Amino acid sequence: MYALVDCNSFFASCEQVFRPDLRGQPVVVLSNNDGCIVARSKEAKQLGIPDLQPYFKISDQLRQAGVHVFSSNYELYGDLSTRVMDTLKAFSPNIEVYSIDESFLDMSGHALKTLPELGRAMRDTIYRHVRLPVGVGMGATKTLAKLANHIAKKSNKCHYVCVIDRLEQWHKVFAKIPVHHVWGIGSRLSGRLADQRIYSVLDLIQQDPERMKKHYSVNVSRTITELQGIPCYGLDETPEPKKQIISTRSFGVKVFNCLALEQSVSQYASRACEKLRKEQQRVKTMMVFASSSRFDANYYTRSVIVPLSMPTNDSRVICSLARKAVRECIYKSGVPFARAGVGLIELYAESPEQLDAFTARQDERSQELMKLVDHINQTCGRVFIASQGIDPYWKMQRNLKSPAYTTRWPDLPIVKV
DNA sequence: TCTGGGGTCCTAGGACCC
DNA sequence: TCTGGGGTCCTAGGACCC
Repeated sequence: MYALVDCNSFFASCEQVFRPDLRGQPVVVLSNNDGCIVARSKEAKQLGIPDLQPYFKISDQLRQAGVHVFSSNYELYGDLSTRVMDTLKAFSPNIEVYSIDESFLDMSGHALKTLPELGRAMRDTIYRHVRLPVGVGMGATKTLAKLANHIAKKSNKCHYVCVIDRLEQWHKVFAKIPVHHVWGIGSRLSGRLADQRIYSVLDLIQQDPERMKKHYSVNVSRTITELQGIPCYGLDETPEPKKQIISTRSFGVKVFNCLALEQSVSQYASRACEKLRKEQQRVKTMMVFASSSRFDANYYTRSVIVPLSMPTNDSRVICSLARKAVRECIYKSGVPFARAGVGLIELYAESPEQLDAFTARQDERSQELMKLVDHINQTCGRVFIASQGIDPYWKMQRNLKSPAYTTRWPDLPIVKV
């Protein structure tokens, strides 16, 4: 059996952890640059506030309804996520952290009838340790555990814990769940499935995987097999190294100036390099891109592939090539740039180092320097490349951000007795 | 005025090989 | 009148996830 444990309205719940006055209140969290609504507390959902709605379109409505609005605060969410996952590790040695707010656990070894109780214990312990509410779903496959989690949150009878054991007993429930709630079935597929009169989970579970493989894809056939209780996916406990690293942001204001655009890609390149070194990888091919707003009538977008002469993770090399790409291939006078980014798209592990007779290697001094820079930035200060600029005017808006309660000394909450 | 930021995998088709 | 067959690698585009 697998368990899928998932935090309820994760970002919104995080905002309530150090603001108990907001529990039971409508709370929403915005995406970067205060763009769209990406999380809503239960009370906000009940007010009918839609997900992924642009904030500017409904900010008046939110104010009138007394909704508490927050910019995204990833320092806080990341730290609380780690605490939730650490708590979960006590319940199973085999755990796959699947996203910032959910994990799969291997529950084999526990008697079937003890599972509901175990689920409730997970939920209670996490709330006691971190003050975050979770839902727990269990099933014989990951897809069934996901489905059980969905039922756990929707059904009043479940109280946020649901175990799918004997499949036949669930057919009545499955008949009522639209097929797009199944993990792996998105909007396109559910549209195509509807053409074949497959609307509910029950409709899907009754299909023949082999036949569906021909009509759709191997993934759809695997999803059906998993729904039928036969596992196709195992637990990924040790995450594979990343295949690409992308860093991109929208600007707080439109950028018309080439130097500012260069500063921005310099910053994104630098951030991407930090991630790259943390992953102990090097990059051989990079992509640099920038564009005006997607909603512009004259949408302008450019991207350039930049091959590097040798695999490297030296921020100085990457930043300078990224800026050159902006200057020579991307910037165009008069274009109101709304976003830019850097993608590191062909990565190699630092070790074992793969060399050929004609490729130079990153020298020792460069590696030492990067190590030192990372160390300083992790412990006591901030070293950066001058071309990133200082406090740039185009940086993203986050006007409604809460304090980094758990990760910055000045933001530490004070308890008055 | 204002519309997020990451990722992965699969498939089809073309180029090329023997 | 009349197509060989089997394979790999790469890329673009599509679909999915959170």
